[in-house]
Amino acid sequence: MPKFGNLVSLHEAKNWSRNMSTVTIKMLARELNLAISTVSRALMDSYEISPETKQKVTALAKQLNYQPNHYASSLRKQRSKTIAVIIPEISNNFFSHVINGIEAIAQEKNYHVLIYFTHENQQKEAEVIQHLLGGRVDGILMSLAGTTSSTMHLQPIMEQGLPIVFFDRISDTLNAPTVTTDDFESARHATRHLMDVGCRKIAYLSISPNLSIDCKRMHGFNQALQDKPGMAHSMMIPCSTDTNQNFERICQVLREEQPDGIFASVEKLAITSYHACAAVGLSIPKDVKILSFSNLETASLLNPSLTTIIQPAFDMGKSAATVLFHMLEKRKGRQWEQNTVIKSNMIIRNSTQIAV
Amino acid sequence: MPKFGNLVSLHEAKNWSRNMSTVTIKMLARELNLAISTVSRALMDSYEISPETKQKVTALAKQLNYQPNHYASSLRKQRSKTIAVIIPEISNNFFSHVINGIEAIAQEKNYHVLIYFTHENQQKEAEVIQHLLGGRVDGILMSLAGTTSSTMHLQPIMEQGLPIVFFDRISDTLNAPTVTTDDFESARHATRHLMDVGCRKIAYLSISPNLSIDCKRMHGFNQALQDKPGMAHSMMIPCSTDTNQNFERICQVLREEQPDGIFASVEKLAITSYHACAAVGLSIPKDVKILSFSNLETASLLNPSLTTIIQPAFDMGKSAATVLFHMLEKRKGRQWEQNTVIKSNMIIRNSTQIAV
DNA sequence: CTGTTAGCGCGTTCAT
DNA sequence: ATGAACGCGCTAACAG
Repeated sequence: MPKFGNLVSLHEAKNWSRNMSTVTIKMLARELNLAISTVSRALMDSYEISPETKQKVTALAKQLNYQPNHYASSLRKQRSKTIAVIIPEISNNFFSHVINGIEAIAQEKNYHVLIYFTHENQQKEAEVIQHLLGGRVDGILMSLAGTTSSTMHLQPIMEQGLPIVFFDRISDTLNAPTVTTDDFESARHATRHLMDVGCRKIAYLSISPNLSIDCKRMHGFNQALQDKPGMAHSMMIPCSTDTNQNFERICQVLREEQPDGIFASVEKLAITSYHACAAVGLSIPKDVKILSFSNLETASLLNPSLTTIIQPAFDMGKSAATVLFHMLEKRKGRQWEQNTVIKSNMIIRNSTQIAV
Repeated sequence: MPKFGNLVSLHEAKNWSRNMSTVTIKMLARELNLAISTVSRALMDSYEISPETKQKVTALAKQLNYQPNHYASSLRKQRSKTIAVIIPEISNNFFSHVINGIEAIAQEKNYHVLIYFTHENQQKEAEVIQHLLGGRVDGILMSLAGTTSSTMHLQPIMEQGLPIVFFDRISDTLNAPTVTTDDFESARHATRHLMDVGCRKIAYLSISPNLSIDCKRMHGFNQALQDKPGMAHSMMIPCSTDTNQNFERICQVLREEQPDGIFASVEKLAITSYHACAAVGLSIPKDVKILSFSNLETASLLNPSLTTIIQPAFDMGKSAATVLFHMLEKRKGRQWEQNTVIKSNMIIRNSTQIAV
């Protein structure tokens, strides 16, 4: 597939002294007849270096386009100014926005971001964690994989004292800061809304019973039904990460059970439902009303077909990162704050603009 | 906003010898009465270490949960098994998929991925590049910022010989491998389609004349109009990265110029157009037909309102990464292949299923 | 104010 | 088959 040419451009040596090897403080020191440490301190603008020397050093550094070696510095200082973000997948629009939020804060703090996808696979999740244990990052931001039931593989992190913040898909058995939205309350609220607009037979599409968000949303869903007993029937439809399979399953349910409402636990299932309705020949929202958590962009496209609970994904990313940096900065020895829980405000949005 | 508790769990020392400090080969060596170098070699499965010693070393390493220090090893080996991805923004759905593709290949090659957003800002772009010059990554995958007109800030990379591959938003003045889709041909083809279904006055929404994709698409657009002279009028509407501003601009155009077709250079502008039509009271595709490059997911939601050219974003990510790794592996000294151009096949999709 | 020294943790020479 | 020693590039303690 790739087609290679072989034009190798031969640039002339321009600004550097000898060959094109990368320039180090050692070279600067030699060039200026200074000690290595002096150059180092000059570059970090230490108070104990004379203005003239600083001037000379920074001038030469700029001229030679000196760039500090991040690996050497991280090794020496034992901190890397780098955090890791571990998420199930990014094709899910929700996580795109979260990452955006995280990166915004990281950029502000001059931190770097390593990104890892688990593809909803616990095995992969464990591998990534294992690698990160080697001191590669100062902290971790994480959202659990859908198949993750046990949290054994996270124990080393807790024991080693590596700062970690969970967001969205959290673990209740782990004693670590978490950032989530109020899934229970907004699911309850939105389900009530579905009933208010006439739904009497609602199908709940579950993505995975191992996911905290799924459980809480289902819980809120059930609570809403119990709040008004006898008002509506419910059905639990177990789905998976296999979209094609979900599609078939949903079509089948639509035909055989004929629900007039669908509560999709995650956005992807809502979109699949959207297509399933079209395939079966049902019109939205006339025949079937679909409810889901989703982001603003997708919601705007689907509106008014869907009752959408908009997740403040960008803000959640920012919040999670903020908590993590708080831990990093306050860290003394091996202790830091735990049990931080931020419940972001929910924005609920649909054709009739309900608010929570 | 954050609410902190202070439960600090005190875990007992379990498997390690002394305190909970991270375990190094030095400790393993001391524990086993071996030289550091022996342990090092045993862990990398060197042929000159006896099976018994290897056995003992790996056993203890596993027991103490030893993890090599990535920074030390990178410093020593002068390569980091890490690549950087520099993109304008990720909220743009297109880049989400690209990253997914990149990460898939990186994971396969056991590489790590640092991610940087330029937020369409050339200044930021330059800063990131500058940092990366310090030997932090083995290679770079990059898509240029919309405001980037000059490529001066990329010169040091070329001079230093840091492997880099551009994708999607490339620079024509830079002598580096690129991966793009065939923007000219597919834009031409799709525009022809617009005319075939009856459009006679088409507005082209330009995102930035500095962007290669914008130019090529506009070029293809114009070519299609020239192919059938007198068939349709065209209008050039300059847009920006400010969505609100774009919205107003498009509404104004819709009212005053009343085009019956819109060619949006990027997905975001298509969505904005979609909303603008709704605001002005025009129905899609009856009154106005919108054409755009977009990803499958968004396209599926907007179908059949939009004539969509689906970009193989995931594949583009994979291709770009593949080319980069090719460079990394073949690298000897400071030379490698240049001018690699992969033109991914385009998939064109809309209500009437046209193919290119 | 500046220089000397001593590592950070790992891989690689050179000896044995 | 194993050990001793050195250095990747940088920071920090300790002199002077």
